[in-house]
Amino acid sequence: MSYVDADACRAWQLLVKFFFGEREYLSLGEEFELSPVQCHLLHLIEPERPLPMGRLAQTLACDASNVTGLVDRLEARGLVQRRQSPGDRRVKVIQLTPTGSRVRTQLLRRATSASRPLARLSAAQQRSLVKILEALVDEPA
Amino acid sequence: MSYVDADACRAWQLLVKFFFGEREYLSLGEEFELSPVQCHLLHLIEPERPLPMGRLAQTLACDASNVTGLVDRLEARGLVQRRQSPGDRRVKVIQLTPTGSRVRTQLLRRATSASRPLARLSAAQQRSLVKILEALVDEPA
DNA sequence: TATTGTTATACTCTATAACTATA
DNA sequence: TATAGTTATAGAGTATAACAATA
Repeated sequence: MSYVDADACRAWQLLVKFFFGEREYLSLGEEFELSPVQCHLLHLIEPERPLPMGRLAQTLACDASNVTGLVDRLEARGLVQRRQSPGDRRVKVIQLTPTGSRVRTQLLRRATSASRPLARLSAAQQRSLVKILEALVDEPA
Repeated sequence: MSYVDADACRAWQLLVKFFFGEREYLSLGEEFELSPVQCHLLHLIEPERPLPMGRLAQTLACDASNVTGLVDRLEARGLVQRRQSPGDRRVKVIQLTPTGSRVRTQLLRRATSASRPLARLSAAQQRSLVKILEALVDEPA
């Protein structure tokens, strides 16, 4: 590890710690009995904006067969629905059910609620963090 | 989502995206055929500083039985070793093998190497990010 | 009795390969 | 032929409960 990487290295370890340690991320969906990936999938589907399964596989960076199982379980619980895409009958789009939409809102609220670290950051720190993360994930506001 | 949470919410979604999307985190251990959790476990054990299994379970925020399996697989690959703790014979401490230590160094280097987003941040941004993350994970420098 | 780690079991997550239906 | 999604299969990650060894 050369000296120039010191901050990047430390940032990396802190990011990993944030996600894996302290149950910060892992416990998020606990009260809804949702796994981390299930939470992420729900986050990806905005209400009124269904997504094709292939797109989900791409964003989740996993195999398509995997998405089948994920959607199976979420659908069985009434949180999402498969629908035929009108344009291409091979494609299935996934949309939130009303229940799924409600759960998604609660999840987002919980992720950033007062008892959680993100909410304990100052407003300036939050803005600063957003800015840096946008550069990080290459997604300009 | 009330207006006061907007930045925290956005930060949260960006953090999730950073980890789950773009294969940023998931692909880290790929060339070593290590899963994300295996990478994390290796990061936790510093060379010359073995850790008790119970401590690993605590930090990984998972059940002890899970650590047994994780260590089994890493040990089978010659990356870590179980050792009896001298003080308490119920306790087993996990230490890196020389190979494990080498792999750990390479992992950390890869996580922050030039081709990766963290290294593309400016020095000021990196320092700022570290500071915020320290507040986030409640770990003062 | 309480604690550390293991074993048995079950379910989810994940990938690869073979398959179906559509394009 | 190529693509979207499913099914079959196998291995890894996860938790709960029962257990052995030690404290």
